[in-house]
Amino acid sequence: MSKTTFKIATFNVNSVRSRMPIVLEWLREHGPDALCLQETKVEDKDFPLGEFEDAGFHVAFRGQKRWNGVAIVSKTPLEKVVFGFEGGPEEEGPRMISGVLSGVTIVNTYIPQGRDVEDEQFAYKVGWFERLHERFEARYRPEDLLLWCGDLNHAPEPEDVYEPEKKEGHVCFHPEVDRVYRKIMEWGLVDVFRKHCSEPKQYSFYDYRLPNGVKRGLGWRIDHILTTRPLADKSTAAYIDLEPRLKPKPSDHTPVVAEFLLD
DNA sequence: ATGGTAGTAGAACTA
Repeated sequence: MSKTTFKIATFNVNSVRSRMPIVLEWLREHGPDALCLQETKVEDKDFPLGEFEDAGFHVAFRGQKRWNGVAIVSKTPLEKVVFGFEGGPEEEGPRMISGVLSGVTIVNTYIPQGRDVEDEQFAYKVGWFERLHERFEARYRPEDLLLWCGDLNHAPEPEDVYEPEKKEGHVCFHPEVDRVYRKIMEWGLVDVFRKHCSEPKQYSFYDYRLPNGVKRGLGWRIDHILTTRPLADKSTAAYIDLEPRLKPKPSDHTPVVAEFLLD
């Protein structure tokens, strides 16, 4: 039986409408099976669906004004689409979309940044990771072909942050978050990017406020592609594509990509 | 040094 390639990427676009030139060019050049977006920052009625369809893609999306918003762009329609947590607070913003493509369950998340350790948003962030762990325990099995990706707003290792000794305790490099992150990983996930690339200073986010951040290496690896072991065994490549971050009018994040050979 | 920029807004918040 012949195998098929499956290419997927995660990209926090920081407003999908502002990023359409970069996103459409990236889709044309890479032709992924799926592109998971975060921070689309647009209500569903204003989502630029037609431009994606003209480029030959389907999109499942949910958003709101100003903040949050997630989408999965795909060559074939996303199956079994679910948004958010069941029974989550009514006022909770759209931060998660899941579905199935080519037999692979995809969970795309935009995890709360946390603002400040003293802010209630930080407890909300830790609780968000906890709820995600409960969801994995309840709905999925480590034996499934499952991929969790998105802006996790968490750097797992010192080599995933510039000047880690100074950033220790930052909401995106914090032991309390790391504890829950590891609990989810121990459920049965592999960092597919790290399976293929052990180099330090591989960053997916560069703050707008630090001039020439890419050139100076002032970034964070907080966008991730994590998969169950059976899917990780099928991965053939993973990398961070810095090109979109270096273009005019970039997002502050850049795509993380993984490729698989499926049965 | 606790700043800096960008997005959505149409002032101030979020990241």
